[in-house]
Amino acid sequence: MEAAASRNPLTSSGSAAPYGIQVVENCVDCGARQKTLFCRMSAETMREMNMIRQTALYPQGAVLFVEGETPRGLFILCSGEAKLTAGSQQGESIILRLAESGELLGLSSLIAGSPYAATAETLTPAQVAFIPARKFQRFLRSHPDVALRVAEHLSMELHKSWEQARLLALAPSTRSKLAQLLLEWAAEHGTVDEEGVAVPFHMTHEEIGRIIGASRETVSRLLSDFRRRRLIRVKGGLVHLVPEELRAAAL
Amino acid sequence: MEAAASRNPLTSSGSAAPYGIQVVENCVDCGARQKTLFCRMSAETMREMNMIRQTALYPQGAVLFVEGETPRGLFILCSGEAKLTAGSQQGESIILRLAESGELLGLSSLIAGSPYAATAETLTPAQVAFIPARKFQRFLRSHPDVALRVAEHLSMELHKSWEQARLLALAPSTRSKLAQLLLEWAAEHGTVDEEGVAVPFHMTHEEIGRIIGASRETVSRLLSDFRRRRLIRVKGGLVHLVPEELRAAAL
DNA sequence: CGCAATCGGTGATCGGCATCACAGCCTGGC
DNA sequence: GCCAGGCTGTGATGCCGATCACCGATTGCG
Repeated sequence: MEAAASRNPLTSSGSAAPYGIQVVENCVDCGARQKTLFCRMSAETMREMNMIRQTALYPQGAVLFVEGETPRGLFILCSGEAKLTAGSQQGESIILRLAESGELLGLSSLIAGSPYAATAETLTPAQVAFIPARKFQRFLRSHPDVALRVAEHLSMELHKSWEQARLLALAPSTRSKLAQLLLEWAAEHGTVDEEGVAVPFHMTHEEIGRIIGASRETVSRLLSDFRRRRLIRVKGGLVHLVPEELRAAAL
Repeated sequence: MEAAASRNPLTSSGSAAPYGIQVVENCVDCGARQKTLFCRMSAETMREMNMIRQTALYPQGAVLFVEGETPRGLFILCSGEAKLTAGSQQGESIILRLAESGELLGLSSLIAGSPYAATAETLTPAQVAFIPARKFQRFLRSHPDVALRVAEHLSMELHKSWEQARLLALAPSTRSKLAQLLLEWAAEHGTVDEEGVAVPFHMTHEEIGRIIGASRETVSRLLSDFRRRRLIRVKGGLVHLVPEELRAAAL
């Protein structure tokens, strides 16, 4: 996966899209604009930002930046998903946050002027816009409204971080943490169907373990148990569940 | 401790200071100005802020705001310490962050326009400046440079939050978490003396447990153990330790 | 002063979860 | 088609830390 970072990613030059993702040519008519704080700006400001950004496509598993690096710039996840991880010297790591399309990566390090505090890696093929540090800082200084958007985005990140801490520290058991994680995903990405809520599910048990602070085996066992107790049903890349049932059963 | 919140706190009107704390009359010559991001602003901006803030003194254990409330305004901890806690329905709670003089409380909720995500309570008698939400928002809009300071402060908070998550999730044992917490305090607040580093130490074992996610008994036992093994020495409100020794002994 | 409340220390017990170990599975690549 | 490598399921074992149960020490307050 380190190899992917050094590989020069293809630019979105309008030709055939590799990795089978949808290419967004222009920030102004980006579908993620509505959802993300950063993109709710005046058309004028958007156009200017369009000038200083450059877009690239990355495969799954590409490393955008590594913990400890001095910030090179701001990454905007136009499409796809990514994870932010922090590691210990012993080689273990935790997943601090999952980021979705429209989110900004590396923002806080750039603002604080400190090294990246986490490593960013794509979980799916992804289109990523990049703004070099210098240009971003100039952009920021000349557009006061952007600074406010930045503050809003940071607030959102902070809240998510606290939610995460709450999940980890306050849950009475690993079983409960896993259930809450599933419920959270269901609330955010689930689609309602005839048998409850369907949630896309493409992470490995190992990765889930590193989100909730549990071992791979424990995640396996708990999911088996949930399945046995009919709290969840797994089909293809989807998990089906009934939120109330799961919540009730898993404290 | 709820009583303290409703009790009308004395204003810093220049008379005798209650609770034995030092009163800072004016933000412009506040000692904390240098240390805190928020206060590094032009004299002009500072004066304006001085106009819209109001200062109050609180005793130890006073609750500034409660998780779930809609934000009333921004709190600035001029002197003293405070803790931010998040609770579960079952009545348990964790300490998300310790705040010191110069820090801002409630900032992210105010920016995001969402309810306070945590409860703020003073750990010592404290002087606290308050800026009502409305006035703060107006102030923010009319002073673009302040928005940047706000973003910087939020970045700092985010980094601390991640550090905390790292501490909680990556440490191999509770022993290690406690050791790291002590080392962190030593690095931030310690003063070097003949027998190593002296760290002020006024939290109860219960509270320490709620920072590192451990029970009161375990904290007691571990501290006893550290003492037996001569890794720390407790005298009055101080802990003496030699960072290298503790680090080496506690993995 | 004396009582109550909080804090700190320690033993005993017990269960949840990490760890080790290994065996089926799927997927992609040659 | 077949092998390799990553993912998943599950058993056995053992340990760390939560919990319960006390008691002594300290603090604060009437």
